[in-house]
Amino acid sequence: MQMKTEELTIDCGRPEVESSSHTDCHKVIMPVRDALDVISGKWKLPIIIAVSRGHKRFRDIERSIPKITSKVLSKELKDLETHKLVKRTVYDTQPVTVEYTLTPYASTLDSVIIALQKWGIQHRKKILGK
Amino acid sequence: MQMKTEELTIDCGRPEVESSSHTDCHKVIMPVRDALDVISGKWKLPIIIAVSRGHKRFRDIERSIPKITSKVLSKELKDLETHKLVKRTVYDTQPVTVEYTLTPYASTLDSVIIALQKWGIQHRKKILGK
DNA sequence: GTAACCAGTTTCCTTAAAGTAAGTGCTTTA
DNA sequence: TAAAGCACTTACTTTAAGGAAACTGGTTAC
Repeated sequence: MQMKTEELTIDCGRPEVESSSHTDCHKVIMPVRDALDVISGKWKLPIIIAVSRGHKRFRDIERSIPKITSKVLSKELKDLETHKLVKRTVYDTQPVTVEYTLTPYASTLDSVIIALQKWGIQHRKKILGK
Repeated sequence: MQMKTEELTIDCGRPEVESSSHTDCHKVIMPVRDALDVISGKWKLPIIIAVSRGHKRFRDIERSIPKITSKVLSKELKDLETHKLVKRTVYDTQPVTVEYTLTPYASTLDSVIIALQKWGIQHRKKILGK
């Protein structure tokens, strides 16, 4: 997460026309950007989904996501770990075995993923015309 | 929307462990990425929120979003227009008056924005500890 | 003993997103 | 008539994300 999110704040002064029921811009946009920092990007959701399907090992995950490279996977897994969405477990075998699993916390993302999925489905229909 | 979304497909073969109730990867990830193509990025949501607050004119929107530049605003508004989220109306005054408003379709994004907002709020607490 | 697997890292390169700054053609205000 | 506002556009630069390929240091299988 980039901690410079504050500078993203929106003024929203003078909502001259129908200032009605809109909550304060900051309150909406700051968390939304925090969330997008975590899940936007090309690989984060694919990885979460792959891991949720039972792909636990590095090479296993890599193979399950076409076109991803080790470099990117490595970096994204670290990101997801710092966001507490993925857990990395090292087993003291010879050689070491590393396993990635989703944390219980990752399931809090379900509603976000479902909302995005639903919207994406109807949006594709809308833009492509049926 | 980038139409190369197909190449993003996930293999997800052999869900050897607990292949249980996970829906097909394609079905989840494709729409999610379609949605993210539209709403991710630094400025799309801030703009949507500013316009929803009643900022209709170009300079008005620009002033309500700190640090945005005319160039970026111009480009993003075009994007939002092609996605049918924003309507651009030109009034035949002297000089021309241009107004941007959200389309009714934009309100279909509400559930996405709310899900992101909620998740972002609790995530910030979680990561920053309290 | 060499090929292949594992879990990555390192280096170099391309592309895309975004920022900086200035300019355009028009009109209203002082 | 000079300054400022409107709705932008253009040209140039910086930054970040992502891709390609090779390489490390270990282990097991042939």
